[in-house]
Amino acid sequence: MRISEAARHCGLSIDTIRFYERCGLLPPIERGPDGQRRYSALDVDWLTLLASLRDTGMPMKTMRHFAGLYRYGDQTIPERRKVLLEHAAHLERQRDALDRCAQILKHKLQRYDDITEDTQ
Amino acid sequence: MRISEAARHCGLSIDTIRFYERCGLLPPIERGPDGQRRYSALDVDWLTLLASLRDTGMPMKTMRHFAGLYRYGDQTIPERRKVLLEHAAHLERQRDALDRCAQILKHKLQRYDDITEDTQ
DNA sequence: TGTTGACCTAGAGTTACTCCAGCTTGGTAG
DNA sequence: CTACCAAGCTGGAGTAACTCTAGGTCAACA
Repeated sequence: MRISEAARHCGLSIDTIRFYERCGLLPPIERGPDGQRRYSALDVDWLTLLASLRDTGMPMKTMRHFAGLYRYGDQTIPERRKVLLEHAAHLERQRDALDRCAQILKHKLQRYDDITEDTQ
Repeated sequence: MRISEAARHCGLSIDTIRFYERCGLLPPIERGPDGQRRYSALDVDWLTLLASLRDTGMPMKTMRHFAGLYRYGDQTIPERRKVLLEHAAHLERQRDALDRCAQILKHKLQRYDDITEDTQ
């Protein structure tokens, strides 16, 4: 599959996919006879995982580390597990931030309602 | 209160607070006789709101717009409400992204467990 | 045959901080 | 009184993670 289709599937932009490749976040991507990139289903799975990690705030440095671990096979699974567990903890903190923000918005909106009612 | 205390209260860094001031996200901040910034309780409330909005991904452009609306009094409440409602919708989308990522991590971690058990 | 669309590379631009150099001020220890 | 330290100040450089642009190739279709 070509880059535009891969982008549609994983949710990253075409530019971001090429950028991630330059940064060493992707395995070597095959090229067709025309010199253009061809993405396998596995490549797209990996891109989708990366998209999910970056959407939830994993820094590229961590992603690069995580991507690097794959190159050394199953022996790096404990370390990979550690990275993902830490990110899972990060997800919880983000969820708290979301909840706090939702609370604040609720109060603000309530206050706007009160003010607008007063002036009617 | 001085900038370091304000930073502790709102959760933004000192640099970020000064940066937000330069960008016009803050009302005029009073200065003490020593020329240093003094933050009122209201200032800190506003900083805390900004911190919560940026932690949940509101772009500075939107924050600047939102901050600008305050300068024109209650007549801008409908627009301010619109901004906050849109951000509330954004929070939901973020929550979905968090959930999806948590699911993916769960599967990945499960797979690591399976592989590690196999090799024992 | 020519033009359209998808792809390519290298590099510049943008956003939102973050850090740094070099300065002033206020309080305290000798 | 002086020396020093912490906290603050400004202006500007540096960084992360994209995002966009210019200029070019190639395949396919009118």
